[in-house]
Amino acid sequence: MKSLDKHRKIILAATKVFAKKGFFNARISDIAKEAKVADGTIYLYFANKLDILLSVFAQETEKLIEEVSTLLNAEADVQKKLVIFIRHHLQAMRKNRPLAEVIHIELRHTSKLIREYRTNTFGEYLNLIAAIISEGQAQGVFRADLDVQLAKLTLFGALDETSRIWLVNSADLDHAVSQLALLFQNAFGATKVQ
Amino acid sequence: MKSLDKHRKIILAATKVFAKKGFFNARISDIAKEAKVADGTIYLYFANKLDILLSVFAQETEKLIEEVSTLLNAEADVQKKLVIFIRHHLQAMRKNRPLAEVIHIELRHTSKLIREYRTNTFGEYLNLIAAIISEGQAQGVFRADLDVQLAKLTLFGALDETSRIWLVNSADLDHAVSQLALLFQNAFGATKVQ
DNA sequence: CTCGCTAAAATGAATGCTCATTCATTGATA
DNA sequence: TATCAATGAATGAGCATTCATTTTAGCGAG
Repeated sequence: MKSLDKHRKIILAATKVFAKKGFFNARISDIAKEAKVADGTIYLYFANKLDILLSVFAQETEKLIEEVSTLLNAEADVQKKLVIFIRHHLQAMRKNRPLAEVIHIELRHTSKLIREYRTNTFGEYLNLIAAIISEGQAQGVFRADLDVQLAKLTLFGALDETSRIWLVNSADLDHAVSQLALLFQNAFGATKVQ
Repeated sequence: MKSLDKHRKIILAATKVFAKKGFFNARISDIAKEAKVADGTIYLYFANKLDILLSVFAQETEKLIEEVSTLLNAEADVQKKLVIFIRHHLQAMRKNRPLAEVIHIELRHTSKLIREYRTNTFGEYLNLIAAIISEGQAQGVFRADLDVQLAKLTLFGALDETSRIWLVNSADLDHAVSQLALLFQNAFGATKVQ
């Protein structure tokens, strides 16, 4: 039987290889080698090269959503939720550099394709941010005149750029979290944080 | 004589083609066709495909730097400088969508290469932001406890993500500028903006 | 002004290499 | 023994780059 295990092994290998070489420079044979299977075997589990990339995303993004949702649901304070999201994203990108590279690079490159192919799991992830902001507004903790969609993009962009630079130049996570938290609590907040 | 004009024509064509298809999916023959020259002609002006991409960047980034520097130098108020940078970046990305796509997509893909190849013109562009923040701190307008490097990335990330989404879904520029200005004035500012 | 000559620029078909994908064969399992 | 997974060599399409040939431009002599 086609094993789930092998499916996962290929995804894991692909994540590594895509991160290292980028989608277009990655060879199927590289992935096969990394996964310790034959080239042809990959085509028993995936339709083609792009399908592998999309599977890597879908799976990893779902994991991100699950993890951070759990953390967010366990917290009532909306300011703290903001910090939790920031920390979790940066931490996840740092913990899984290959994934981070794939998100940074390939999310861009293939976002059009992804948009067309499947319902956009990544959009769901971004909407977790929107939910936090809306909740804060409802409670009067965040300013009412924020455009939630723009604010959401702003925060994600900031996190993404910050984590992108880290891939080159590893820095202090806690420092970054507290700086970003400070910035966005003041950016979003109805009152000033010192 | 090899004409400067033709050099520019090829860069212009390449910008369009890269934007539409991405670096790896762009064919030299596509660029040649768009520029109305023969495939071989391109190799009289550029060493290879990557060299074309790098030239596109270098040229366009320099233009960005020049334009915004002029605007910034004409303004004394540091809060207004912040707004000027925000507006100019978004405006530039909107005005020149092909360039914007190239920056969004290819900056990521090839940033490693770029870092190695030439002195990083793009870093210079980012440092314009850093300069604004530092100036604001020196004047007591921005909080002294900001990490300038992180703040710089945060703002650029926000701008980049915002403009990226626009490529798909065109929205109101002034609205975005005022929202981002509000967010970052409060994020950076020593006192709250209402 | 115009012909001949030269050198540089432009051309685009041909080359040759790089892979994604396929599929005939082999191996494993029950 | 039958079925299904796995293999990896072979295929063939795609495309960056080259280069033999053609075109253009500049210039001096008649």
